[in-house]
Amino acid sequence: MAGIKDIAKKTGLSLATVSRVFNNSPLVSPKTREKVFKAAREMDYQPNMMAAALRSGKSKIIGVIVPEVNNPFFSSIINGIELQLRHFGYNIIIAQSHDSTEDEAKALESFVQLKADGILMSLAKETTDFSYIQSVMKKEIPMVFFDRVPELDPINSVVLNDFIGAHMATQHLLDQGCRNLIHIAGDQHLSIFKQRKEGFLKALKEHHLPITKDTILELTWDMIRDTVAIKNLLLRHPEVDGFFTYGDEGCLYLMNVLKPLKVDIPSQIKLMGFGNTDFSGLVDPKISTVDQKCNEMGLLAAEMLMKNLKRNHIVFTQEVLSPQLVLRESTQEG
Amino acid sequence: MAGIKDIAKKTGLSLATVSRVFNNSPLVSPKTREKVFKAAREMDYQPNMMAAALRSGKSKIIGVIVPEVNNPFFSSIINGIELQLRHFGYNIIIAQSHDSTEDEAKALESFVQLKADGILMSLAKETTDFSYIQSVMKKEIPMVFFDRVPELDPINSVVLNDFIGAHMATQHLLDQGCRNLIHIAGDQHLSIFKQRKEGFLKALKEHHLPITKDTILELTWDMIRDTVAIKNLLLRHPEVDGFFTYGDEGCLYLMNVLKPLKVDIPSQIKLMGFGNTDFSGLVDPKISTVDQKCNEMGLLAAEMLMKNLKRNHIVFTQEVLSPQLVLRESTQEG
DNA sequence: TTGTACGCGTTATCAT
DNA sequence: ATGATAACGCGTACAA
Repeated sequence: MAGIKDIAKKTGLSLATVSRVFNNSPLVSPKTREKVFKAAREMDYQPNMMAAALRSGKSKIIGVIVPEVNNPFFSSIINGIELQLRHFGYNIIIAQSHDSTEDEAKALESFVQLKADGILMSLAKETTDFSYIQSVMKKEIPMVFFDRVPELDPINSVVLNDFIGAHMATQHLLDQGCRNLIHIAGDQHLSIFKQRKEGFLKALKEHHLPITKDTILELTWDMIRDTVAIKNLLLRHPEVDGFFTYGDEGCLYLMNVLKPLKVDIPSQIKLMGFGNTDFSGLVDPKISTVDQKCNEMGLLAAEMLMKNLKRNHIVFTQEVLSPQLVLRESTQEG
Repeated sequence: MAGIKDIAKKTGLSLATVSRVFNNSPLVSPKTREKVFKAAREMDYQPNMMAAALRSGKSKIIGVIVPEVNNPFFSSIINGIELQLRHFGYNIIIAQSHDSTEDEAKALESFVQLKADGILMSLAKETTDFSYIQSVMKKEIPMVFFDRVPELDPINSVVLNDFIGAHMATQHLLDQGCRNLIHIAGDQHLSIFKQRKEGFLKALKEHHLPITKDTILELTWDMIRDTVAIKNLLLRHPEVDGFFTYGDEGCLYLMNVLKPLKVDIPSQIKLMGFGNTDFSGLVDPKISTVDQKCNEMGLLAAEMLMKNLKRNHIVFTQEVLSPQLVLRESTQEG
């Protein structure tokens, strides 16, 4: 493999000059520059980033950790990140935590060893101890968290305002005439799901609507058990006229549970999801939901990281995105 | 940042010995080994992979190129790849081609510059000129292609037998009593979609069923135009009793087009998709489809690459996976 | 079993 | 505008 040494030999120039050419240094005459480029083309020269990284301390690598790449929300975010960072000449390396703190720590460690210039991550569900993360931050490696962020003080983060989103969703159901709502809650270990529940409850309280132990429900994802549970719930409370679920998957699942019970959506019961997952607009009835702006989130997180990479000191920013309602058939008649 | 030099100083050993410890060389006594590990822990030593890579020529980095990460099929494959490779201590770096040959070539180039130990990729739709790829293969970098593979002779590849899959799907529709089938075809630039069409046609021919210019249809994805087209088609051919679509998305889309036309699925018209996308089992009616084994594909591709990495010469293997029918409501009554 | 010394391909600091 | 040379942190042949 040809290196700058070979080019130097071929052109009769020194290593330093050749190196300067590839680093766009202004201190080279156009003639020599051309001469070097020509030789490089002829010899099919490819710079060795490993060597450059070792010498300069900049690897041009950004590490990204997500719970699962195989999850539309995260893959959309990765899409945004890849787009933005590759545009600036960075390579992105991906690791999955599978919601395990151990895997997360291992991935973080390998990023450190790879001398990643920066790290973007969304926490594993399990993670409650942030010491690994803090030790990485101490090494002055810029980090930006998205969606699932640790409770640390000086931090870079991009999150959705889940509370407001849930509140807007619930308010919409109320506007549509619902008065007896149920919330299907997500895993309460994650603050995003907690906030969605809180936003829901807030809206109910503002309207002085009763909140009972049946108001909040968690799915078991055992179709038979859930069907029985929902059926019993509706027998006890035939007045129920709407559900707000923590996510679109849960909403679609609920639709399937409701199907054999022969309730009409939206005339008898209205359904509201969260996430604006791609299938939500394709199923029947089309699901009303809350858009979480995953593309924007990825782009913003990448941008925030870039800002930190450009300076020599780290600046901390917290960005909170506003969700947006996407109203479709499951909450609106006609 | 502490390096082996610091550890050598602290322990009074030489650089070489310390290095040997971290490379699991058998030529170190257990006592010194422990002494080194202890010091490493105390100093929070992290090996510098860039330096190791430069010296050894092995970067422990695998490049992966897919058209879009934000596509359930590819993200599932990436999931499999990440799982497998990280397990062997490799880092995977991701690039998207967005089906552009130019982006693909750029990504490939940056992998070469990063000295990636191996490359896994699925071709961009556009790509017809394989010279970039061949020049990479000449550099003796192991490459494995999956799903969308170039027509080159000695090659590593993992693909699904789309032809057989389509044939099986069509046969199933015929078994269910269909005699007037339509195929909604995918982009014929891609061999996978071509093969699905061919498999469909083969099955029709085997049953001596007529093939007209209406037998194959392409979607415009303009809901209004497609609705009109399908409606006219059904008026001209009221005998149509089934559709086989190139993919699940197309199938779901078709279901939406069919909805206002008030045809019952599956009693009047049966629908068969391809892909076993996660939503296919969640919509109403649940879509019968063909599983493409994306997880297996990712795992196998990664495994094939690993085999090539373990030897010092490249071995070429072509693996063809057999698809599997997933029968659900859209083709079966009751 | 351990140590010495050189080189991997590049960038950075001087000097010219 | 260009050249000579020392690092960057690690791996390994060779010597001890």
